[in-house]
Amino acid sequence: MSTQPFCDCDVIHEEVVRDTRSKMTSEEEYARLSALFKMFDDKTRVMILHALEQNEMCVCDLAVLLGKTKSAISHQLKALRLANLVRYRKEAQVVYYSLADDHVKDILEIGFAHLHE
Amino acid sequence: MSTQPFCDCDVIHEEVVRDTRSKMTSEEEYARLSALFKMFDDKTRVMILHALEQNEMCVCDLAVLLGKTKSAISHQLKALRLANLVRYRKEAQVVYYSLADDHVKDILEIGFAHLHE
DNA sequence: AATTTAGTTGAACGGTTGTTCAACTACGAC
DNA sequence: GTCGTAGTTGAACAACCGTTCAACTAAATT
Repeated sequence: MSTQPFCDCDVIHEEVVRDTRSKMTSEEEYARLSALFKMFDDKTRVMILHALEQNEMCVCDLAVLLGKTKSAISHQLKALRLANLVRYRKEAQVVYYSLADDHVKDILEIGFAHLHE
Repeated sequence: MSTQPFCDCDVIHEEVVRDTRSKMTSEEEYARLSALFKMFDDKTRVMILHALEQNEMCVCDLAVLLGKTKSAISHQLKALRLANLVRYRKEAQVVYYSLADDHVKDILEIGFAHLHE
């Protein structure tokens, strides 16, 4: 939390602010959390993830499915790899991608649930 | 899904692509999904949401808590309002914000769970 | 009525980001 | 070895985004 906050206003409810602060975690944790959700904030990435939830696929498959170039897909897959959201296995010259774990599925599901409420 | 996709490569596994396509939804739905997660992709917004999960607060409270200006907080709250993630009630000149529903809580929780796995 | 405080708003700035392009590696086939 | 295909990569460009700043509204206080 901010220890030396510049602010252009008075604290209105000090008690509430203190209580809230005590229940929150570190800035670093929120940074990691937002970095995680950043992987879901782009239509292409969400579609890649939802596609990989259905089937393991190679870069070409995803490119055809989404109507994008291999390069565009590859760049996005790299981001997803660095975030540990997807795995890959290489077979000859073909690279097969799949979801790293069930968390991705859970996050997408809860997102869909919110849209359909 | 893309009906006339330009792509610089052949389909490697047509069967898999067809099956995947049949299990996916519309581009518009993925756009709405990514728009939802976009509200969680910024550290400031995530902190605002997690703070409001603890207590209802006014703009000033949030500004002091996060060490940001009222303006910065207000801009973010507007985005969260438009996404229907927060409610507000006005009491005299003070505007109190709170979470719109439990989905926000669920999304944050599943995100934290992923970080702590 | 004038002042102060809470909050909003639009423009502008700088930084980030998704896609494209071209060049590259790796592997298989001929 | 040469060629074709799958995939990666870095630079460059345009579009997007978060914060700041200044001006504004609304309500309470004096």
